[in-house]
Amino acid sequence: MTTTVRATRRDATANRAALLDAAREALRRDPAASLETIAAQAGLSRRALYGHFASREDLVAELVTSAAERIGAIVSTVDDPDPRRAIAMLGAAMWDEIEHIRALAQVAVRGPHRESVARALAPVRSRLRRSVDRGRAAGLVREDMPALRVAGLVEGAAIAVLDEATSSGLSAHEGRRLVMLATLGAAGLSWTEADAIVEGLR
Amino acid sequence: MTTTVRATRRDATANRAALLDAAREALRRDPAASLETIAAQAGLSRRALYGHFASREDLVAELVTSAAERIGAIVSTVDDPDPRRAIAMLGAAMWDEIEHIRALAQVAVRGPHRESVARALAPVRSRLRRSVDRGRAAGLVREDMPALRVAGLVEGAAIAVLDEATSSGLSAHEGRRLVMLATLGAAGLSWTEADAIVEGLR
DNA sequence: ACGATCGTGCACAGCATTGTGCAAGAACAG
DNA sequence: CTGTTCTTGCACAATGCTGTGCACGATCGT
Repeated sequence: MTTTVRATRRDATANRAALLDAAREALRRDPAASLETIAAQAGLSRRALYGHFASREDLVAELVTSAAERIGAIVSTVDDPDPRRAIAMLGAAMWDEIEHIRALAQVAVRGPHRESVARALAPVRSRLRRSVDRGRAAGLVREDMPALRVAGLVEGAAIAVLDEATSSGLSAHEGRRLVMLATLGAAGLSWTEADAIVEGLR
Repeated sequence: MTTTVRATRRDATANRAALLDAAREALRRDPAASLETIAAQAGLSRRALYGHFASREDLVAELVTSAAERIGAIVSTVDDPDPRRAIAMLGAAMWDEIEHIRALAQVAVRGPHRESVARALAPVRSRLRRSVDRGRAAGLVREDMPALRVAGLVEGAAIAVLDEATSSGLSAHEGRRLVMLATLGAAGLSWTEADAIVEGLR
């Protein structure tokens, strides 16, 4: 007897994607959102969710790993000989992934995902770290604190803008600009210098 | 028959304070920490907690209002004719309340306390807003975005440092300095300018 | 059109948490 | 010391969420 293998149904894959989208949105607002809430927002029943994900853990894990892949991809596209431009571009690239990053940040608050989220952001961190080092060597980035702390401030500034953006609706263009200005400010540039860098990237 | 009213027992008031401290710490790590966890960390049983607070809501509400009072108090002590110095001092004052503010920020993520937290931080916001306005009028603070957005960035920078500080242990002195530098950076000052301001406050 | 795949609605067990009642003992104020 | 206040431990109900089983109907691939 030959077992006939069919392709997955189109609506099924669409529903799976809808569930992931719904989870991203719901978990961004409330990291403890129930599966009922998520499924409803995706237009499905809670029971159907279990047809796609074995457990809540499974769902969240897939969100984290998919975000990790996207973030890893953006990092590889960003580079510039001028470390200041590199920092700004890194911020702008993060802006394009804001939905995913915000979801990550919310999920990270609670228990078992802290590590995987940290791993997901590791490539961004290391590249940022390199840009900061290069910037300091060239006298372009602040030297009044350890380099690692500068990188932390830059990262924090980016997250702060991403937060602001989600609460007070920012246009995509304004958001990009703001992230770049904020990260450069954290790196020690004056606002006029930061503006010049951002303008040069236009 | 005369009802004799006794003073509250010393250990009771101490335990009440211990519960609030424990709640602050526990909720900072996990906004959904159980009362069991909180009570245990305070060295009490969950049942005893209900002797001090009628409900979970009650406990959190008291945390929020007490933090609001402390924060209101610090705001009234901070002022300086130089808006840049005022911003830095505001940041430093927040550093002294870091434990309370961090707890607030965590609690604020979830549902019904968003408003009360916003009210608690309102005085800080308005004073910051004034300093930014004065700074812009004097050409000392960035003018490449609306004043309200500058204030948001400054606030975000402060929170970012407070976050960094709790994760990677910072000394009280380093923390104060870092908050001031980060807020001034968000306000548009270069790192050398920021250092000069902070040095002048020494 | 046929059959496999998918979604639905319900029922059910398990688990964690909140909030309350009560009896007995420990710690304290006066 | 005495009596009040506080804490403990247990039992209990109520609630909400997770995860699973099953029958039926809808939808899709071929």
